[in-house]
Amino acid sequence: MGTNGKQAVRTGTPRERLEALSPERQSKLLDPAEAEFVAHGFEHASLNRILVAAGMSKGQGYYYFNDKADLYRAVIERGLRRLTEAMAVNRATPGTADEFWAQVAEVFARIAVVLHRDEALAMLARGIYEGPGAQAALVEPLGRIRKQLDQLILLGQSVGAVRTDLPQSLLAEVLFGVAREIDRWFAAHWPELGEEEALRLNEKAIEMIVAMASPPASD
Amino acid sequence: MGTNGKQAVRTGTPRERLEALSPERQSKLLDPAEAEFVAHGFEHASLNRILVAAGMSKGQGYYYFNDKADLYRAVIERGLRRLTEAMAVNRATPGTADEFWAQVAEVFARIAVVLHRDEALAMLARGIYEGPGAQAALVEPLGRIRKQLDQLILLGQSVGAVRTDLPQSLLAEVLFGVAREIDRWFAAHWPELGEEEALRLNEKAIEMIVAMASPPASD
DNA sequence: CGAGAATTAGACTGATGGTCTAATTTTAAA
DNA sequence: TTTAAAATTAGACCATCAGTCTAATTCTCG
Repeated sequence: MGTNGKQAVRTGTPRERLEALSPERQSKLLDPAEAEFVAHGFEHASLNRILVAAGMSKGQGYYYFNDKADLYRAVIERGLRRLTEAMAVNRATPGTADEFWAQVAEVFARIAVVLHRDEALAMLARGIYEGPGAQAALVEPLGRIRKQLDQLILLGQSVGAVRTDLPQSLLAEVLFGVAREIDRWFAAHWPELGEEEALRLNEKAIEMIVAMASPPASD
Repeated sequence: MGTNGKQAVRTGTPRERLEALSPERQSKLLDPAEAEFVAHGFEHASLNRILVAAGMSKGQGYYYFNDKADLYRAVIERGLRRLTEAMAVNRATPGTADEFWAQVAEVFARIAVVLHRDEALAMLARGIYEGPGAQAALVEPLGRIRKQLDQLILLGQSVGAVRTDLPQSLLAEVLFGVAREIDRWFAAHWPELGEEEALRLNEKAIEMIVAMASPPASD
């Protein structure tokens, strides 16, 4: 006990300190971190290696992030910012089911292009399904994506493009899973795919999604 | 150099030694291993804890498996054996698309029942999508499952139930992903689901799969 | 009984992520 | 300019990890 009167008053959280840093100094840490996570995934990335590559000491590192997961989240968030910036477009709200699906297809294609241009971002995006350690770090950023997907589904339902006979969460998760699986397949088979072939298959894949998500014939 | 003349002649591989053990002695190792993997997943499971729980020394353990992944594979294979035993039924080969889909639905339901009765097996099955470490251990057992799925798709195509306008692997992976996502959703929402509701949703879910996998209208 | 093989014990290694204290540098008031 | 407090940094240290290695023990069978 005794007179203290100060109780840790003025320090911020590590993350706040990191975000307060100049962009260059942030990059000094986040660039090597991103490289390491991209190369090894979350679980097998070595924090020690990251710190060495960044030219930082343990104490310095932990002054700017809470733990490995926190650093991972910082990397993911930066990547996500890159993605959303690359995709920022004003879209007219669709009036018909066809318009809706056309927009969805366009968004899909756009994401594919961005991921194709930014290898590291693609790896990060794919690494989204890692172990529970990484998952925990991603609840917040993933939550934002999920919210957008939920809104998209709602929009689709409002123009009669998307079925309404299933719980939102079931539909969303299945659709998300399909999209991810398709992306994964294309990534794996990219080399052996001709330009036209890839385009054709992409259309077919979207057809599948439409078939799944459209209201069932009997209504 | 020098005279050697013996070159490791007679010992078998660790896995052979493990399989040569009596079922009780195998269980003495595999039961705690399964519990640990189920509780923590592959990456975070502690080999040391497993060995302590099994009452084994380091040397003893590594005498019966090559490494952590090898032990994991042994656990998975035992679980897979449990699953296939619980599902062994002679099914008539379907003649029509409807019969085909009815059989698929029946298999789905059966798997769901088995996984529901065997919590540990369910966790193992869900853990199939772990990091690359676990993945590597599972190429062989997963390969077998994939083969069966491929055959199922082929069968469906032969009776006109499944579309043939997509690469086999793309179709298989997307379908596998959907099935897994559906299973995951049901597992997560099981408590709040009434019996009838669950049944109704399950039917709907299979409807989605049928919609996806059926040949597109225009042919 | 005894030799050689099969099996087991557990100390040891080089990593890992994370904690902690002490030193240093920066800031700002006097 | 001096000085005390706060912000920042360095790196030793910890428990734990998967995996290796040698020496001891137990088993088998001639």
